[in-house]
Amino acid sequence: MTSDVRVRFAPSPTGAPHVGNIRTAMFTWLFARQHDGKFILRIEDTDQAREVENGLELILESLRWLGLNWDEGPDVGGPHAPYRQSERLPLYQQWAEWLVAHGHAYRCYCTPERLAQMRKEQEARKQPLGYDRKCRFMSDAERREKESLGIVPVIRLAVPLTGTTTYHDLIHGDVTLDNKNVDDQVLLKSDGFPTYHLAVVVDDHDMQITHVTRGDDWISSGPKHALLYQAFGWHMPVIAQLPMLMGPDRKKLSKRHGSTSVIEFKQQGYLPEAMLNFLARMGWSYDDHTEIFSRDDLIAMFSLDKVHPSPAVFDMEKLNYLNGYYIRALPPLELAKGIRPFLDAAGLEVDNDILLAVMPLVQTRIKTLKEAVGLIDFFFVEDVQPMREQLLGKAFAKQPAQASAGLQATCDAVKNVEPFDAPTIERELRALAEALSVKAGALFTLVREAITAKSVTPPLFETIAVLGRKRTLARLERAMQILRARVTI
RNA sequence: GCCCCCAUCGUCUAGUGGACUAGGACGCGGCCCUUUCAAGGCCAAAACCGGGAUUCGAAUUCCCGUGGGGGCACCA
Repeated sequence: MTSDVRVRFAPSPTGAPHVGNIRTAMFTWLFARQHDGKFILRIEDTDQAREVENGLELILESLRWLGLNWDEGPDVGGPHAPYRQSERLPLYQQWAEWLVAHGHAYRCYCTPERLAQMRKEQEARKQPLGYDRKCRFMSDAERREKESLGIVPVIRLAVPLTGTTTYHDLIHGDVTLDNKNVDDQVLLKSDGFPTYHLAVVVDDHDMQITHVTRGDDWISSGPKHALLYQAFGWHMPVIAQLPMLMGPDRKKLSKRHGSTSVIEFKQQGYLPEAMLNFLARMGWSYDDHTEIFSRDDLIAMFSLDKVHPSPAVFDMEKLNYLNGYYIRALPPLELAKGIRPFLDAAGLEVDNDILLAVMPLVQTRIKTLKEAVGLIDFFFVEDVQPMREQLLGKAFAKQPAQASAGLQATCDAVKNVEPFDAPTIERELRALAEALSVKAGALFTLVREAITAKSVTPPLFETIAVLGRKRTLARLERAMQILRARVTI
């Protein structure tokens, strides 16, 4: 059974979509899928100045990465095509004219300079900002004069001078504004493009949108839209204005808070399922204990009326935790597929068998796919360059000879150990440490440093087993050489 | 300056008048496990912005403050 729910995500192609916008898209998508409705992608490209060349691709890529599929949109078409506002201009122009003809809007001939000047004066006098309605009450003669001068007018909404406008918001309840605080908004710009306010109302109506979801930074604009629906005599959709996402400084999340586009998160090695789960929990919760939600869980459990009205601070630590959680849940092959591109990008010669063998060793140790590189790169290079000082560490700083002896003994053990697997290698090395009366931990640290040139690595014996006898021996030999080389004092 | 929205641990949140000694998660601290680092297990610290009102009873309802956020473009 399909419902008549029709919702849309309507971004502007002004850059890589922001996590806040994508969260709004996700809530909208969940709502559509849950109600077996339609999720529509509409591109609001009415500001030519702010448009970015590959803006559309960035939007599509972001949505696809998270699996937020759409039923109608600029690439797939649909019964209400086109889905790009720049291709729907005649529609807006026609309705703008209709508003003028019916006394709900008027032409305004004020120059941008005059408007700027007016705003400056209002600011100086600490008056409310807004258009002074100079052209609203113009005589026909004046109007003809302006026209004869060739001034291209804009069309403004004629907001009632008195009274109040109220509309209902699913998340915030009734929102009421005095009409005197509502500006005579420009609806149609002099370049023939609509502003957001006209385009959104005309399109939502035309596309039979049932629920309007958007960020709650639109709350103050609601009355303009309500007034437009009234003027047109159209039924207003349900409005749900979702709370914003903020940075740690409690300001609207933006570029200066670091990575904010979902594509950047993808590039840093976050998993889409983690991102989905994380974003869902910002401003929404299901009950008092459930934290992990799969995509299907969310479709089943999500509801707009459990969305919090207050803004949420974007918490990287929690994202990292969730990403680690989902990484641990991945089958090794999938994890390998995810990590591979990052290793390639680092210029490493990746051997698939080794990569797969190493997956269980890194799985609990990384929070992002990208982090795996620094943890396992030594598997994919010919040899490593440990530093003498790091090799000796604290334990052997004063007994370099003992370190050399330890490495030599390890070499002998590695040469002969059979079978060449982690438990057997561990048994041998433990016995060896005892025989040399060296602390097992100290010996392991030395060997770790020798074969990886790192102090933090996956478990040592598993690492040796995967690295193989030959390469392990070569690296141990090299480490002994480094210890032998006399440092000048 | 004007207008609107919001307010529970540091953060995300549960809570819809008595079941609240305010629950969970991340993070933080401690312990256990342990070859490093993680993961895992256990334990702990940590919040109802303030004041009034309603009520037998208020985190929960109402009012006033305060604080925070957002908006006030021929941007969306």
